[in-house]
This record gives sequence, C-alpha cells and structure tokens, in this order.
Amino acid sequence: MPEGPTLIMLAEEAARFRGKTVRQVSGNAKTLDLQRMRGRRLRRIRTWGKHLLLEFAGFSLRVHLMLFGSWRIDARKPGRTPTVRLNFDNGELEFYASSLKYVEGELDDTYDWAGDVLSDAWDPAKARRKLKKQPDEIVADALLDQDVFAGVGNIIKNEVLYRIGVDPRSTVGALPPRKLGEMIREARQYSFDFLAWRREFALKRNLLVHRRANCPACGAPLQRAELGHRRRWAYWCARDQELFTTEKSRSKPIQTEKPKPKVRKKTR
DNA sequence: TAACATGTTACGGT
DNA sequence: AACCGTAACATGTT
Repeated sequence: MPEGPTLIMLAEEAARFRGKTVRQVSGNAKTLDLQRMRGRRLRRIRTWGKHLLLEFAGFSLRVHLMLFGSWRIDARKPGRTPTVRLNFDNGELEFYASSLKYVEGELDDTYDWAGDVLSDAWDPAKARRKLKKQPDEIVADALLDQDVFAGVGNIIKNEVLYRIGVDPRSTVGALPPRKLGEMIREARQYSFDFLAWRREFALKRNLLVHRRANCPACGAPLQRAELGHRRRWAYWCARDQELFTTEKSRSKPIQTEKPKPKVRKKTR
C-alpha cells in the first residue's frame, strides 16, 4: 500500500530480474494482453511517483498498486490469484490487486521525471510554476496532485503540512511565497524521511499527525476532516498550523465537518 | 465485525 | 468538448 517511497523499495527488490527474460506469464488481468511480455527481456526497472515501470524493448508495463495492491517475490499469497505473475529463470514476481497498463515507446516520451519528488531530476521550480496556475486549490488537494508531486500520498500530505505549520484548508495562492517554497521542499524531504523510516519498519511510530488523536507539540486534540475534491482524510492541529486564505475564499464557509454522508455500496 | 484505508479511473450527465 | 460528481475496484487491519 504505496506512496512513492514504497515504490522505491519495490523497485529495489525487483532489481534481481533486470536483464532477465520472462519465461511464463499468468494472472487475472482481463483487459491486457499479458502474453505480450512472454519471451521478452526485462531491460530496466524504474519508478515514477507511484508507478512501477518494467521496461521491455518498445514498451513498458506500468504497475499501479492503487490503495490495496501488494507484491510478492518467490512467495505466493495462498488462495489468491495475482493480477500478474512473471516467471524468470531466477524467480517469480507477482502483483496483487494492481492496475496494469502498457506504456508504448520510450518512457521519456510519457513521463516527466522532474515531477517525481523522489527523482534525481525533481525540479522544485517547475512544481512552483505548476502551482501558480491553481491558486484557488486548497493545499490538501495540491499535494495529492500527481502532476505536481508525483509520489506524494495522503500520509505524506498530512505530515508535510504539519511540519511546515500550514492548515490543509489553506489555498495555494494565499500561501506566502516562502511557505510555498517550504511545502515544495518538504514534499521531497519528507518522502525521503518516510523511505528511511520504512526501511527500519519505523514509519508508523514516526507519524506526527496522520491517524493520531493529539498534537505531539501542544497536546491539543487534532482536527480531522475529509477535505478537497478527493475527500481524503486530513489531520491537523488548529493551534500549530496556520490557515492562509485570500479575501475570495474567506467569504466561503470553511468546512471542518463531513458535509454529506458518502453513499456506501450496497451489499449483494 | 463493520468500517476504514498509503488511490485512481471509468462513466454518465451537464 | 470540457468539466463535474459518483461508482467501481481490490484487501488487510482495527
């Protein structure tokens, strides 16, 4: 269950299959011609944000683990069929509950690596330019925008905003330029911290606000709301995170409570 | 144990 | 056409 840093670890684990030929392919993917990969050599493994990219000559398999996805190497999940299983001479790589897609041609023609917060090519100035075009968006949405911050997910969003002391309901355009700079910098920095903690199995105990009840600094109960057009949970401290708004957005009511109940799926 | 969660896309309506 | 909101999907954890 992945944000960008988890994908880095996945790519590292899968690295043993680089240069190897796919001998057998199976899986329950419906809409994709999985056999296309059979007999092909896996030339390189890369990531872009939350995408894992398995490069073959002329095309790549894009694996997205979505919310529930997982992977296994030489260790099948009992009683489950993977979305795809790739057998190589030196082992077996599986993805469960994943979204698959082929990317045609060179990855450089499809992906802008400058948008990946974990990439060497990450370009903070470019991120700032993109954000300038969406001044009315709340920062809780902006951080989840994969076109701007590829790899950032809900945990990173909440932790970054706490770190920089910004209320998630603040609008992008209302942030002082210097705060915007902090947000961009921490989106990357926190992602690397996340990765380091993850490697030590210490992520959860290092979370300061995400899924927590009280502010670690002042002890006050944390605010919690489903915010933005994605309606993802935001956690923040009303005292330690400042709300930045413009005249325009100030006239709108600010919602901290769930505005309407989500329609749940009927059970059959 | 029902509800939730590290996420995105498809699709119908406007 | 472009934009909007909702449904759909998948599964381990609390």
